[in-house]
Amino acid sequence: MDTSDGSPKKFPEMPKGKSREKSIEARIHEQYESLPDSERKLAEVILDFPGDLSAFKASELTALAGVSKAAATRLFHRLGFQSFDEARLLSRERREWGSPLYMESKPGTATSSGGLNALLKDETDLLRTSLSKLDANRLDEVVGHIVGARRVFLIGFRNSRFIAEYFRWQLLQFRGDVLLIPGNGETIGEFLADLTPTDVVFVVALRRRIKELHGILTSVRDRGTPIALLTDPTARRLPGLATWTLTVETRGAFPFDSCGPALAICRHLSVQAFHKAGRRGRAHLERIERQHEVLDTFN
Amino acid sequence: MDTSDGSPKKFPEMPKGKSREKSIEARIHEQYESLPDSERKLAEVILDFPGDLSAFKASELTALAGVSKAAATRLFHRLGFQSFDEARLLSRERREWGSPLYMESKPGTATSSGGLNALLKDETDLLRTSLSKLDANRLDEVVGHIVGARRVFLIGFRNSRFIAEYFRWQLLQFRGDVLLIPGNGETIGEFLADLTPTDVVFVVALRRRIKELHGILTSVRDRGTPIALLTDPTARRLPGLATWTLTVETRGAFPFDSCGPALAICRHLSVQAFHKAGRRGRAHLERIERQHEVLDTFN
DNA sequence: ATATTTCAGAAACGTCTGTTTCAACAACTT
DNA sequence: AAGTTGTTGAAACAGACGTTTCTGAAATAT
Repeated sequence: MDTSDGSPKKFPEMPKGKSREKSIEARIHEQYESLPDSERKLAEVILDFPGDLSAFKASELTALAGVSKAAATRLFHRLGFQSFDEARLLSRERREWGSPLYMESKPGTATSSGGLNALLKDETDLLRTSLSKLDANRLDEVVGHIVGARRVFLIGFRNSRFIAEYFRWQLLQFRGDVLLIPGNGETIGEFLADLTPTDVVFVVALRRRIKELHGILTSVRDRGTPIALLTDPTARRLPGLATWTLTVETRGAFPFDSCGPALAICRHLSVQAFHKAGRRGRAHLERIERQHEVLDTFN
Repeated sequence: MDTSDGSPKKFPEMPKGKSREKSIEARIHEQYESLPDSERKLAEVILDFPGDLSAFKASELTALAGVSKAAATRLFHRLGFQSFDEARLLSRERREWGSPLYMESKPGTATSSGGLNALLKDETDLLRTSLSKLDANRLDEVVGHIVGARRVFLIGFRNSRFIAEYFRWQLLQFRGDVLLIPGNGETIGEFLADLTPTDVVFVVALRRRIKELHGILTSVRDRGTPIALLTDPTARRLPGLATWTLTVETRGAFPFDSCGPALAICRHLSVQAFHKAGRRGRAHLERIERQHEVLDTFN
């Protein structure tokens, strides 16, 4: 609808197969010795900023280095690029080489080499992109409420249900009043009426959400209870209802989603909350541990 | 509006202390409901990108979303920015926090920066060591039985229970007769008596195993049913009873164990089994997908 | 039906970007 | 000393960028 011919639009270049190119850093190192003064100053600025050339404009770099813009053009020519923009695209491509998106599940290459390496890569990539997007402050607030709330309610359906169960299990290690709702055969309404602002609701809502979720969250919010939402980027209207939203990537290169990142966050929250719970929580844990030792005569 | 407030812009803004600003994603979530069509399309493109907004130009985003450039300007105004560039800078600033600069685990500052980097390292380390120890052939055999068995029984207690649940959920995507035992309030004995060698039993037994497990496995073996055991290195007598043993690491640097590796293996088994199930399994999945599409009118 | 409001995209617009040109300059070479 | 080579930033330049304006279309109200 924007171009006259109506057919495929001009996309910015997407990661193709050309990740074989030498990285910008590598190119700089190769020629570092022979670089003239001003270009070297520029190169150092680039190297000092780990990874992310693509986030800067050439003029920003030159300003940081205190050289003229002409120096930038010359440097990138010398490094083998036809323009600064070409370097920018390469840099971006590099960084998104772990991007879970636009990785169409090519049937042919999916299971190559036993698939275990691919799996490892997939999982770690998802973890990295997920964790790097998280905001530490938001996490801290959630942790605070998990420790301080009178009761912690966990909500999760389908896929997300068992993540909520895992989380509950972890939290129970050091605090009580952690409830997974709805329990078997219970309806959720009964709990909703009972909520107060001193509680906290933790909702796990990964892909394949049920449509009732929207109504549930609205109810919770109306009762004034803070909501922490653990979801993926495909959630659209839910985050607007939550007090804090923690987003993780779940779509990898495989037909089934990965829950690794979501669980990692739950683990992190558990650990942090455990620390923050302090002596009280520790006592709770030790009590349980001692019980276990008595019972676990052998495995 | 007022592009001219008199102050000349000199240096690109460097990360100061103002990480207090709301993130772009958060702003989008807040207003998502009230966004007009074209701006919403744009917002979705932004949300879908794992990478940074700062790596893109506004015109690239609009091209990806298939909207006019004007839509971008309008969107960013609506989100509370004075210009696209302002949003770009905020996004870049954000990125610095989760920077690839490895947070060396100094003993003193264990929880600095939220400890997210430490978590990432821990999880990926566990994954790598776990997966590297696995035997592809053994996995293949397990996959074969999961696909070919008349019924798949999943067993898991405590911690391991929810992993079994996850696995069940995945397997149900492409085959029926996947049973998690014991169900609520059921005793496991009833099922054991029913087992045949054409079934397969998949046991998840991570740390903190209950002592009844040994007896259960013995019974299963005596009935001639093949057993796949997913456990950790601390299991002592259990592997001797299993037909195949898959071992994963769970102990990391944190007080709570990680289930990431165990889940990764379950995912892998699911994917492989799905492939091996071939047309039959795919038809099953598509049938389910279609049902979902009917039900998921919105999320 | 008409009026009102909201929205989208095309086009005009000024600004800033990155490139190129050019003259000044320094460091060697002969 | 004059010539050669290489480097530098200012200035000129074309082009792309993001913003604004405007007109028509669509949705909603009256």
